[in-house]
Parts: sequence; C-alpha cells; structure tokens
Amino acid sequence: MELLTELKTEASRLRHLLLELSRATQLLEKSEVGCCGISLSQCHLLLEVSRREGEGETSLSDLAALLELDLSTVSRVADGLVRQNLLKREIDSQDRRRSILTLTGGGKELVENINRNMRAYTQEILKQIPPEKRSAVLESLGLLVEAIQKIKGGCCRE
Amino acid sequence: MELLTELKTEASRLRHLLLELSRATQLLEKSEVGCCGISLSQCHLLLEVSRREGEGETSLSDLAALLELDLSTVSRVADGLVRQNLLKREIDSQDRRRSILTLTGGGKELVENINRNMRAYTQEILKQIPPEKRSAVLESLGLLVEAIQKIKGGCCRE
DNA sequence: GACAATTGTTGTATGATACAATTGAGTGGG
DNA sequence: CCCACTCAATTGTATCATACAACAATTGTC
Repeated sequence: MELLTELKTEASRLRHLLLELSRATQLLEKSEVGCCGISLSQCHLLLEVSRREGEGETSLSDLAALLELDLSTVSRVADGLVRQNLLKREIDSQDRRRSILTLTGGGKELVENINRNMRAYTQEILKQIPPEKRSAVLESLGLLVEAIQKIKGGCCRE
Repeated sequence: MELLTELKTEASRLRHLLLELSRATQLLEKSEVGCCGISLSQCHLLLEVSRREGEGETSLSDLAALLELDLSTVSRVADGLVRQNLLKREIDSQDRRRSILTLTGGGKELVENINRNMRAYTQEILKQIPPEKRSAVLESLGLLVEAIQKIKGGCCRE
C-alpha cells in the first residue's frame, strides 16, 4: 500500500510540473517565433519541411499526418508561407494530385535563423542548471517523453 | 573549448526534447479535456479559479494576470463557463467594478473530475518509467522548470 | 472505361486571442 | 464637492488556427 501512496504523490507532483512546463514551453515557443514574422503554426510547418529535407519529397498530406492536423489546415498554413516566398509548391510529376513543398532560399535562411535562436535559448536554459546535473536532466527528459508517447491516447476514449 | 562544444551538443538535445515534450503535453492536455465538454482555455481558467479558492476572491483581472491573457479574452472565456453554469459571476461589494468568479456545484464537480483524470494520466506516465528513476525524473523536471522560468523573456526583444 | 480511393482546395463555422473604444466605478486634488 | 484620472469589465472588430463538409482533379483497379 505504501508503494501506491508514493505513486500517487509522485503523480500529483508530476502533474504540477507538467502543467508548469507546458505553460513555460508555450511561452518560450511564442517568443522564439514572435520576432521572425511568421506564426507559430507556420513555424512548425516550416521546421517540419526542413527536417524532412533529404528524406524524400514532402506533400501536404505527409505534413498533415506528421503534425496531426487536418489537411485543410495544413493547406492554408502552407498558403501563407508560399505567399511569403518561404516555401515553393510544385506538382509531383509522378502523381499529379500531390503538391510537393520545398524551402526557398528565404525559407532556408529563416529556418537557420530560428534554429540559431532556439539553440541560443536552450543554451541559456542549460546554463541555469548546475553542470553536474545537466546530463541527468537530459536523460530524465528523454525517459519522460518516451513514457508519454507510450501511453498516448489512453484516457477517456476506450 | 571542449566545454563549449558539450554545451552546444546538450543544448541541441534539449531543444529536441523540449519540442517533443511540448507536442506531447499539448496532445495530452487536449485529450484530457476533450471528454468533459469544455475547451482547453475554459479548463485552464476553471482550474485557476479552483486553485485560488481559499486564497481570497478571484476577479477577472486577477485571472488575466495569472494566465497572461488579455482581460477581454478572459471575460469571454469566463462567459462560456458562466453560461454552462460552472462559474458564478458576482459583483464585489467592496469595489463594484470588480466581478468575482466562484465555482458552482457543477463547476466543483467538473474540477474534481478533471483532477481525477489528470491524476490517472500522470500515474500512467509514471508507470512507464522504471521505479528507481522516478524521483530523478521529478527532480530533473523541477530543475528544468526553474531554469526556464529564470530566463523567461530573454531572447530577441531587447 | 466506369468507379472507388486519394490529394488537395474552398466554403463555412467555431474558438482563442488581441487591441481599441466604451461604460461604469472608485479616488485624489483643488 | 466636482473634475480629472485611473481601473475593471464589456463589446466591437480583426486575425489566426482549426475542423468538417463539399467539391475537383487524378490515379488505380476490375
């Protein structure tokens, strides 16, 4: 029974930490992107396209699946980026239904910038953590992410 | 120089983990709340009101400050909850400009439910983590949250 | 070649959000 | 005591993210 009590205590502590973290990372993300002229969703999409460069061509439905968004949403978010000349839309010659998104020169630059920014940010965060604890924090975070992904979609819909 | 390199490596690992975590917790939050008939923002507001019970009365502008949202946003989100009979709006007799929000019976019940749900969820997460690692994960998470809050609002706008 | 499936776009609706203008209370100085 | 000022809240308006439904174009299958 003691073990169960401990689990519950730890669970409520974890819950609190996750709430805090969720708020903190959202604010962080917002301020990271706020200064580069695109919205958060646009940024996510852009980074995803960038991440997939080299792994083959990326279509809208690929992105919808990866970002877990509706195709129509992705289509519109991409629109904005195309209009700003950060992405290029091209028809796949193999399958003319598909649109292939690629970064333009400007898009690549922007991604570089965002990455630089984020790196600077995370370095700042790390600097606030005592050096001897850092690797433990990273390891723990890895465990946590893994754990969350394992139970993804549990809860109320069975 | 080696130390700097290590910092950079760790920073990029941290960045990746934070992105993952941010996505994971957002999805988690969504599914936690999805089943109780209110939106995520409404849930945040409701929980905040609940958290402050006993610490004095909560006005709209208090909430706006706590949730870092515009007053108008809070006003509208609260509207929805009042309409659903989860919150009660009353005029502060000391200062008749202020509206005091309190949970109704239904509101309290719902908060209980959400808390139960979240506790169950976080317990599930913990169960995916080897018992001997759990306290380390919690400690690390605490350090991380603290670190992020310390640098909050750094970056691009100075 | 007809029909089903896939990919994407567009119409429409909702929710979250912010900023600006407005209303209704308090408050402090003359 | 009144006027200017401030503060709390609401409402108007605009934008963005998002989903679902209807539709168009294309492809693949029988």
